[in-house]
Amino acid sequence: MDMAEHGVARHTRQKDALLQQLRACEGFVSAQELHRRLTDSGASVGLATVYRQLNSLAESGAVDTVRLDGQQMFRICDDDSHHHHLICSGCGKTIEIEPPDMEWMRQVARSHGFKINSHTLEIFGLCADCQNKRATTQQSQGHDRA
Amino acid sequence: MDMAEHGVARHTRQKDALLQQLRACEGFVSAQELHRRLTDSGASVGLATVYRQLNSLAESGAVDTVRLDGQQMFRICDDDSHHHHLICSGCGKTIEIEPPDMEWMRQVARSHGFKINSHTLEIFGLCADCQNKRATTQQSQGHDRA
DNA sequence: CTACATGCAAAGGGTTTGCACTTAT
DNA sequence: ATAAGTGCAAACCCTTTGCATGTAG
Repeated sequence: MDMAEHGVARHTRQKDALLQQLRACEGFVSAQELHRRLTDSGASVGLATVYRQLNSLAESGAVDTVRLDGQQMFRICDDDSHHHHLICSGCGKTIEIEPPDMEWMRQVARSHGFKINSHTLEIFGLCADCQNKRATTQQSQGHDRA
Repeated sequence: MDMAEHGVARHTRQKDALLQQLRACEGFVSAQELHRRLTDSGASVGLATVYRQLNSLAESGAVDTVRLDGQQMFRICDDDSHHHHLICSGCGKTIEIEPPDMEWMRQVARSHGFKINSHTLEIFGLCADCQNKRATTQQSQGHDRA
């Protein structure tokens, strides 16, 4: 990571534009997509800057990240975000879900001597809309078992 | 995907070597790593073939795949595999874990009109060994919340 | 002024693909 | 013989980085 490894964060036009655009996003966006939207909306920001900014935000915990398909997806991290999602492989729609109990997770980890750092729980599938549109489509990553 | 999109699968030296090497792996391996091991063990197989073979296996459900760091990891898919893992960020060690109950997952999906296609549950952290070796290290992907 | 932030373009790493060549069947 | 599978290298995509140039403080 670059960009003020230690110093104080600065206030820049690009950062504002990026955050604004990010907040306007419904679910997760890729860096590329965000850059495209920024460009389209007139506020030109370099691709490298988008990446640096997003990485910085992710590191500080200001955005959530999920790896989907082959790219990193980012999203503004609400405080009530639980990092668990229902993700539509068709349209990319994501729905926040709350698992009933994650206590067993800590127990399992402890029983194996692990110190939990982070966890992900992602459920991929097709939302109601996409089930109708594409009844006969399959994607590579992961096979049925759910 | 290439490689016999419709026809019957053929039996080749490369495929054998690859499967054998794959079975010899403890946990998940990347395509690159697997290719390296194949090369080292004398059975030279092209990198492209490794990728094609692995993708084919993944699609047919013969191997499990997980995306870790920035690359796809593959592992022979035992029938009793549950697709849930405890993964050490330090040494890459993975431990299969079994969650208590996944019924709620189906219910949540159904309540949102989703048709589940696949799901992942990965817990990242440091195993006992790595906790000792590297007491002061942090990694980017995802921030604490567990 | 000075350090942080940006932009550009080049480099990097993983993965896929086009195409000619092998080889199992 | 014929189509599946392979190898190589080039192409691709996403992401990171080096470096000169802006710019917030």
